Amino acid sequence: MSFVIFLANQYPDMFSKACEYGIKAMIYVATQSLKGERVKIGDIVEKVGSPEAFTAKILGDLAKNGLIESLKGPYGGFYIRPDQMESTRIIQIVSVIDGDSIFLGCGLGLSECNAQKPCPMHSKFVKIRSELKNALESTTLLELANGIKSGQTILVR
Amino acid sequence: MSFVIFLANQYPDMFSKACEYGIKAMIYVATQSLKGERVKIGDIVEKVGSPEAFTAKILGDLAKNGLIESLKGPYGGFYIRPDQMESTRIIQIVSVIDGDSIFLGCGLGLSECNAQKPCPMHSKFVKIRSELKNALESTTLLELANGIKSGQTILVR
DNA sequence: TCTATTTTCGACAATTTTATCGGAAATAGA
DNA sequence: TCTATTTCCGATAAAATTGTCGAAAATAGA
Ligand code: FES
Ligand code: FES
Repeated sequence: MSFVIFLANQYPDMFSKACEYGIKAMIYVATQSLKGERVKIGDIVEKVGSPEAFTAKILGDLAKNGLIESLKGPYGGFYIRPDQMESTRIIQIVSVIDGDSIFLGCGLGLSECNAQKPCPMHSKFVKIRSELKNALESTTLLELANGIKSGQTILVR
Repeated sequence: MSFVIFLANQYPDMFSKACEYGIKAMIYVATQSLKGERVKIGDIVEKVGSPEAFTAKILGDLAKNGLIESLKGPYGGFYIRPDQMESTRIIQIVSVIDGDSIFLGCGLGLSECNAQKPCPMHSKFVKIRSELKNALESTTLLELANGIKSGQTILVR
């Protein structure tokens, strides 16, 4: 008889929570911006299922990096311009929040990923990592927002 | 003029540190086990570049799950049997330490990855995730140990 | 049996990530 | 100018991961 003892870590996901929240918030704001509407943080977190103050911070960071507009005061909120929506790629959101070690760094944590002196997993990782990078680079915010608008995809479960 | 503000998280790698250390330690122990030698934790962490007590804990967990043998006392240490070395796949190490959310979970953190009601990134992720799973499933510890033995790959930089 | 060695294990500490709070700053409208 | 609204931002707290310490348990050999 044998069974597995479980003691797995809790947050070893593809992206950090901050990054998941950031991507989903951006997508929701994009859908509303397509209708010309600014959205308040309270509305965003309701649709995305994320903590309010934390999400506000993340959107603030994305605003500093020019990926989203914000306006204070009544009738204020977050907004993504049409040109921003078309030009921003998901990889930009990920880079701001999580950095680029997931596409550039060594999968086994060597200080540098180097094909001349590779880690044992290098040849297995290189292709997957570049496909991930390519996927994030090639998909625009507009594309994902359209998926939500048409009801093909969802932001919360 | 425009520049990027950096505030990226610090540990959003493919695997957790614990998992990186675990994989590298297993590979090193495997190379020595090929020579019929048991290795002490002090030797392991020297070759892997990981913190001693932390690495010992991780190896203890892997031992509980039957992926490695340990023996206390003089001439004791860690050892991987030939049958273990051939049968254990990297995915088993990852599953014990990090769980399986990286190959099974939704990339945007929805409570479940569901093709009927997918998140906006689902179609982009499904292929990459399954390739990662496949890569980790198909590579054996023995294969990676041989890479180290022949000097083609390294464990520390 | 005694000693030296080495893993095991619980407690604890440090660091990072996640999350909350409260008030300042900005804005729109009255 | 005053008020209400909303983002911004620093301080702080909570939780998770990473890392350390010390002593118990097991083992080999004298
Ligand atoms: S050296 Fe490790 S992934 Fe390239
Ligand atoms: S539902 Fe998000 S990856 Fe499948």
